[in-house]
Amino acid sequence: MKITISKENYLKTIAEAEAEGETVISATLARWLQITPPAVTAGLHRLNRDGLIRVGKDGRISLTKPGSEIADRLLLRHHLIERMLTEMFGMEWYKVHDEAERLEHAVSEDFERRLIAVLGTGKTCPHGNSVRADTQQDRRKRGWVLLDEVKAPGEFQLVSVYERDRQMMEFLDHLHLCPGVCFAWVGRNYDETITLKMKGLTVQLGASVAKRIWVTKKEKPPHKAL
Amino acid sequence: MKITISKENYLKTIAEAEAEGETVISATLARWLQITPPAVTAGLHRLNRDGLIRVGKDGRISLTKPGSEIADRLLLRHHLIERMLTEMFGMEWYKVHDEAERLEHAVSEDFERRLIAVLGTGKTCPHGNSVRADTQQDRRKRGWVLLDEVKAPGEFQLVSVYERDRQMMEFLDHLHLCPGVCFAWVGRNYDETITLKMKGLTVQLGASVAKRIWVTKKEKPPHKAL
DNA sequence: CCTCTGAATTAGGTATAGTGAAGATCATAG
DNA sequence: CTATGATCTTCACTATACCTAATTCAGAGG
Repeated sequence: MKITISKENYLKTIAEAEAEGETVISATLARWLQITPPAVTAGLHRLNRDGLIRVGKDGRISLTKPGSEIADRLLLRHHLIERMLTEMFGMEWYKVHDEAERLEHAVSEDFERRLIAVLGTGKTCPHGNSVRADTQQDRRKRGWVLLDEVKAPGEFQLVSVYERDRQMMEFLDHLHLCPGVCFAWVGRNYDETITLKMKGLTVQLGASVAKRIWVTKKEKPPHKAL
Repeated sequence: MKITISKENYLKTIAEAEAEGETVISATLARWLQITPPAVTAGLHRLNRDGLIRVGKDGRISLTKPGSEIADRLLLRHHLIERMLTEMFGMEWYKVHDEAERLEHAVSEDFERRLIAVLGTGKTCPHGNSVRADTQQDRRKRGWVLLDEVKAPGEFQLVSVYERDRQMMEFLDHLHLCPGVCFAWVGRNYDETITLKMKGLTVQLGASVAKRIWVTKKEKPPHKAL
């Protein structure tokens, strides 16, 4: 049995799609991995043969113990590499995902240990996610909501962004909407956009993007800070 | 035309073997890359088709401009990754080569620039080599000699070790013979070994290893330092 | 009941990247 | 002048990992 970069990507994507609340079937993987359905069928055969996944009678795909160990390791390394790139090299937050996507496959156990020793495992990655890929539930338990779900005006902080869409992240960065930033939710407009007010500028944000941004309510607007 | 990790490894190995003073023919690459001759034949065909190498009538292989650009880029990234691993993460000098060997293929232009910004390009890698893969000539010009060539007793400093043999490096490390260390060359023995004296211990070193170690003569033994 | 859709597979094809076995070429040592 | 060894290639094969085109299959709607 030989593990390859391709197989690693299947396993990681299964874990990620599951955490994101998607039904993990062949078609889901084809979409996430940007390959055709026949390629997925063949790929899943190889993974199944190697005992890394299970395929239910209904077509649902799940990871076996060895499979999810590999996936977890990759998610951890991805997280650590992203943090290394921002915290130690000052790379822009919207660039690190793509870079980590390649580097994660080349990180040894040894390097992983040293990354943890230097960076720790406490902080979140530059997109606001913690070490373990958070499920939707995990986030809700923390009191986070999708920006798209906000109903009443108030002060909010942007806590996490869907990190698999480079173009969206660059778009947000241009609007100064990066993880950590605070803003006021003003209202929802007729064209499905949302109006946000940040210091110095007002932004109309489309619904497709608002569905991919997690925010948390700020109890007190920090107006006393002076 | 698509560049792959395998192709990158061919190109880098051609550049390295050339710098090491080897005649770069198909058999050399089979030995360096640890693959069979037929695999090399096929690989060279692909590289030739892509305009990355030239094959002379005598079988000598050389890099074209695009080919050597890729090779140089890999050598630079290899060097930078090695230095990152030792200087920023404290990884042992004999481990970093293998790690860099995988990571170098996943480093982007952007990350490369940031590595240079943080580490600079002045220092040598943990095995004592500079950014550009030094040729034997480059080293001799600097006044370096192979430990195996030393004829007269004196104080020497270990300046560079052949970095593609992990086992040898670990062996040397056990003897406290790591790059930078100073020692006295005592003499050459009947069994082709060389006797070295370092503070606290005397070592008999075999010829095969001595041929892979570069040293430089210390003009004055540093006995005044106190 | 039949059709349309989405999901999955089969069939057939490509490129990469390796293997082992066997043969061709060629210089040189005996 | 032959024999040997090194070098290189061709051939046949394997596995991974993708593709397109066509087919199967199940469930939902008319």
